[in-house]
Amino acid sequence: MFLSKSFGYAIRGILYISMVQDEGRKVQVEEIAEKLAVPKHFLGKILQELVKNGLLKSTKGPYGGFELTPDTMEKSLLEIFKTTDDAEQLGHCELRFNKCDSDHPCPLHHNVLKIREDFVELLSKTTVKDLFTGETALTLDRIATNNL
Amino acid sequence: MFLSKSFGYAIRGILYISMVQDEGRKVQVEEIAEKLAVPKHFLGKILQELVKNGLLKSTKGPYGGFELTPDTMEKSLLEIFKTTDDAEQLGHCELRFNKCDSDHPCPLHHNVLKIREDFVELLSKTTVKDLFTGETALTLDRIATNNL
DNA sequence: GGTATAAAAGACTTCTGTGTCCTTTTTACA
DNA sequence: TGTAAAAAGGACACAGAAGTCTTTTATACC
Repeated sequence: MFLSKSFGYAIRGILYISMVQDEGRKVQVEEIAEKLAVPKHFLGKILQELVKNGLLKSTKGPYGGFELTPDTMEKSLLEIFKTTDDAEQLGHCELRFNKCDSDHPCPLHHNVLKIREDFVELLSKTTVKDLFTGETALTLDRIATNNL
Repeated sequence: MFLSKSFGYAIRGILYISMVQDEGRKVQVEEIAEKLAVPKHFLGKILQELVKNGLLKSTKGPYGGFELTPDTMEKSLLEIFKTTDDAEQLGHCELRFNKCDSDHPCPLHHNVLKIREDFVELLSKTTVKDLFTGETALTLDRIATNNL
């Protein structure tokens, strides 16, 4: 509806890495994909994009793999969204009018804008760390078995 | 983002028909597509679906075309949404967890639910007629030239 | 340096929403 | 009854997201 499949995979990938890399070990796509029951190569490309955008760190070769950067936990979901989804679309009129802005609003413009703002605010104010706190906090088991 | 291209075409098609059928004349896809600057055959299929779902009436043959039903103006955008989009998706977890409901919510579950409810409420409470009232009311010129 | 390991990169396929084209059906009217 | 006009229906093409496969690049260790 709002978010791409890639976004979900990205989030879950980051979450998995953060939960198993405690003893400093790096994690391979192979393992992540298997545990999350997600297509390996597709996930690989997504993680690759996250690395390009500074949300993860990767190392090639033996003992290589993916790991969090020092500030991955502080990143907002909006930053992840920007690497996996086309943020441009947030500006397009839902009724597909060419010109639709605050000066020439379509009948749904103001209402849609409000909902979008709520959505963007949710993504902005939620950090990766936040996903581990509160009553809906995640556990490794729930992420890995994809049985949340 | 939230709505398909088909939805926008459907809305605009209905709006165009409602604005030019005053003298009881029926309107042809040909004309609608041309005025809205949208693909003719594609629009045809969308209008066809609207007819199937009772949101429009159509007549074949000479002097045929599309026209509103007695209650088209009272229909909600949600009903149009249901013919053009996959309403099922409104139930899917944005983080793509298999099991995500009020008993086993993902960290975004409650927030996403709220936004979706707002969205569905907007579609539910807005009727076709509503698009013609208020300060953002549409005019034929703005719809037809797609220059809103 | 050679080899094994892992990410990166690129080509290709599949699926779905969008869009095009051609044929069939229905209907008004001469 | 024939013809033209219109929607309905079906087959196909295109584009972007999703997914698969193979090759290249980087690196640790012998």
